[in-house]
Amino acid sequence: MAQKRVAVPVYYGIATDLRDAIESGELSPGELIPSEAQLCETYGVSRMTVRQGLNLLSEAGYINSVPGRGSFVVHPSYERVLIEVQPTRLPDGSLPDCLMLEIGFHRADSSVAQALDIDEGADVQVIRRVLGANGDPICFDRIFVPPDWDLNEIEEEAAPVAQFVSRLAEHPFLHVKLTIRGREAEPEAAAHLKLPEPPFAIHVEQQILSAEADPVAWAVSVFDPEGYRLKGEFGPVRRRL
Amino acid sequence: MAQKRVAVPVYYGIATDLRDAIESGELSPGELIPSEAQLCETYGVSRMTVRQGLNLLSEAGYINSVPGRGSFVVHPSYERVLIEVQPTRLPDGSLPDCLMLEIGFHRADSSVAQALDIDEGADVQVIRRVLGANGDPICFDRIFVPPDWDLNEIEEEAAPVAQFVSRLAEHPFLHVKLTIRGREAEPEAAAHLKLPEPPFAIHVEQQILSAEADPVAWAVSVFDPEGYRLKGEFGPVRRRL
DNA sequence: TAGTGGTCTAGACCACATA
DNA sequence: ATGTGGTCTAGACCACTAT
Repeated sequence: MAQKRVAVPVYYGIATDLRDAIESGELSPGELIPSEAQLCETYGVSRMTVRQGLNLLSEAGYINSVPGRGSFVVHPSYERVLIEVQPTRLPDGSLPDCLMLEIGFHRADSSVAQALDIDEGADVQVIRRVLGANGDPICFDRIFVPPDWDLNEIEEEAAPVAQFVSRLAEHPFLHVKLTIRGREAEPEAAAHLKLPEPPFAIHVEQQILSAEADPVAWAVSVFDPEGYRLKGEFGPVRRRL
Repeated sequence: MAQKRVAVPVYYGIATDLRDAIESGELSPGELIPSEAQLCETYGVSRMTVRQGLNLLSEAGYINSVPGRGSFVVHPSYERVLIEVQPTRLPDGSLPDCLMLEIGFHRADSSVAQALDIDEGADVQVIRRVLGANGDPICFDRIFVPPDWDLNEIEEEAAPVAQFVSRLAEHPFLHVKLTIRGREAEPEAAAHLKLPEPPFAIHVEQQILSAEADPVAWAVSVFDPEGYRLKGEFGPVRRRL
């Protein structure tokens, strides 16, 4: 009735009003927010409009709706964090530079064989590269992919590992399991990154899986801990379909 | 019309059908998916039902809708990752154990003063603790909070830093900026974690901000890189309201 | 001008929870 | 029995894009 087009949608206003009430402490975690019927009356809108607003709140992790009971303010979860694994843009807006060391065939050692679920000694293709910012090397990584992939069509050499693999894969929608470790870098990595002694570095290991959960690629990225920091913000769990 | 209640909702079926078409390569990134009107006809449902399905796909990061043009399959982004900063549950289901070393007042040194935007030498409260798994210490951290907070009402001693602070804060909906670094641990941390020489460790620094973006707490967690690994999965960017 | 997605209405039936 | 959220209908007007 009183909705202004061009301005913010009504449902968005409902969501932000409730968000503000939650963040200000007017509504505390565990409490019920007003029912959908009440909100319809308060705002003078239909139920679908109210539900659209509540959907935003729910997506953003503020409320949890329970059939037959109502919508509760959620205790915020701070267990999971969204981080950037690798900058596609440097702080000044430029792209990281990439030095391609090798694109070729190797035989899988035991760790690669295990990660890719193949036999030890089987053929794999390896991409080795050094990524840097303004001439300073900050990341050395090796990406292992199946021997039958065509690596001539690489477009973005400096792309993050999973993005890189995703572009090469036949079906680009992949799933990634990632581990971040701190440990001593092997001599090759230490040399490329010019690490001081002892050459300690952050290691990001990525196992990349197809939609059918078969491993399709494996990568280890070694970061110079002085030149690069993983930064993140808190976010909710991905809504998996 | 032909919808079966009790079974999966129609809109969910629409979403998963399209998801499968996208993941199988039937629909490629950059392509348009069928229009809402077409999907209404295909599935014999109303437009709101179709839109509910498309909303799921959009939330999950598969499509991007553009007014006046249509809904496009998105190039999957692999720049950001969802990780667990600290396990609330250990692999065997048990809770981490917590050794409280200190809850008391200190004077802010320069790094704390900067992080909390207060004067150097001002009073801060400090919580120092060691978290462990099955008796093995894996994390040593220090949490700096304002001097006027009441720390007698701590419930979950072993909670992740931000969760810990969130419970203490007047308004529990906080924003967190986080940095992960690899560097040498200071002697105290090295001793608590029984790190070998050189005592290298993963450092997680968390600056916790109020809804008004004022810093309210600051924490540094030192992880034993052998005893703990940050693990993550890829997810979409948080929908911020 | 025709088609698209964005917003919104005013209903409806259902399963579920509470009292 | 009442109230809640979950699902769904059959329309509507709008702004935007492409032709």
